[in-house]
Amino acid sequence: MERTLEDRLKILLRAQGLRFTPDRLRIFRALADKHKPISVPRLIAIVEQDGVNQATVYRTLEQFLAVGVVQTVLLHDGVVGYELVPPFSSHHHHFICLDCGSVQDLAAERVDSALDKSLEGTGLRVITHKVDIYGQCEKCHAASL
Amino acid sequence: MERTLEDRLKILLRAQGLRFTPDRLRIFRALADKHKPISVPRLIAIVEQDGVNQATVYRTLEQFLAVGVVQTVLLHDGVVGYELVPPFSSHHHHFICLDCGSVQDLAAERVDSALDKSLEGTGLRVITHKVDIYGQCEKCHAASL
DNA sequence: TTTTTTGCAAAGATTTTGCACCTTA
DNA sequence: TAAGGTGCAAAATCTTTGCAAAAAA
Repeated sequence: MERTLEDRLKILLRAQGLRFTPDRLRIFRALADKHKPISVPRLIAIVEQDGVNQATVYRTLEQFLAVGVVQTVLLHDGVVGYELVPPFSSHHHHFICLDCGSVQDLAAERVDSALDKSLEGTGLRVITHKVDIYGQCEKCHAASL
Repeated sequence: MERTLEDRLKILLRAQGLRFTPDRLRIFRALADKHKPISVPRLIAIVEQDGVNQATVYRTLEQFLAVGVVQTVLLHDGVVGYELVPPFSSHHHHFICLDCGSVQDLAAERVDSALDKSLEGTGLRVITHKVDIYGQCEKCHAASL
């Protein structure tokens, strides 16, 4: 029998003394369906349709952040987005197109080991990292020729 | 005779059809003095003492972003900060302490070449990147023992 | 002088809060 | 039942905007 991501969420929340509620599940699902980082106002717009209150979204994101269900990322310049983190989503990095602002995921293996090694001997204890790479996506590159 | 950073700013702004004004210089200096990313409200609090208006700060940051004087970064989770970019500051990455939220600069050489290489053959045109590394700073590590 | 920038003050958007009521475990 | 969660509506913050006056080139 397999354990779903929603089971994991339930276990994780309870382990932290938090409750597994319908609203939290709705917010979790909205994030999972997206497969991309999403700003708070957009997330609110989505889950409001399921009857979730604004304030609940803010409070839930704060909790999800605290227990490591989500992380914040910078979308195109200046906007904060939220997205699920492992084990609720794959470990990845972002490629942000400077022309159109689109964000795409990059598989993380390519860069991770190099990064880890580069910090040996600094005295810092590395727990995780985010890598954002900026440039031109294929579509915008083609359009600019 | 040397060219100061403020000269460079003047040249860059004019090259873009923008003017080099006292307010812009004040905002630039506040960023340069900081040596760290800073949130907009904090920046406003600083330059307001020099008589710079709120709206001017927002408008100036937008311009600085557009012409490549500053970039946005994510401070401790969920807050957007602004900081100068090369050639107005050195190219670097951030180490963010998960315990105390402090942000420190990391010299970039260690990670850059590895990153660049890792994206060969993806079809993406890489222009720049941001790397944020999270963990425990030395002080917090010592305190947690 | 022409064009851009700024101040001001209002509008708009986002985020936080207190408290009574409801739900989970 | 006890601890935590939610809705509501107001307050606090943060950000954007229009327009007339001021400053830069």
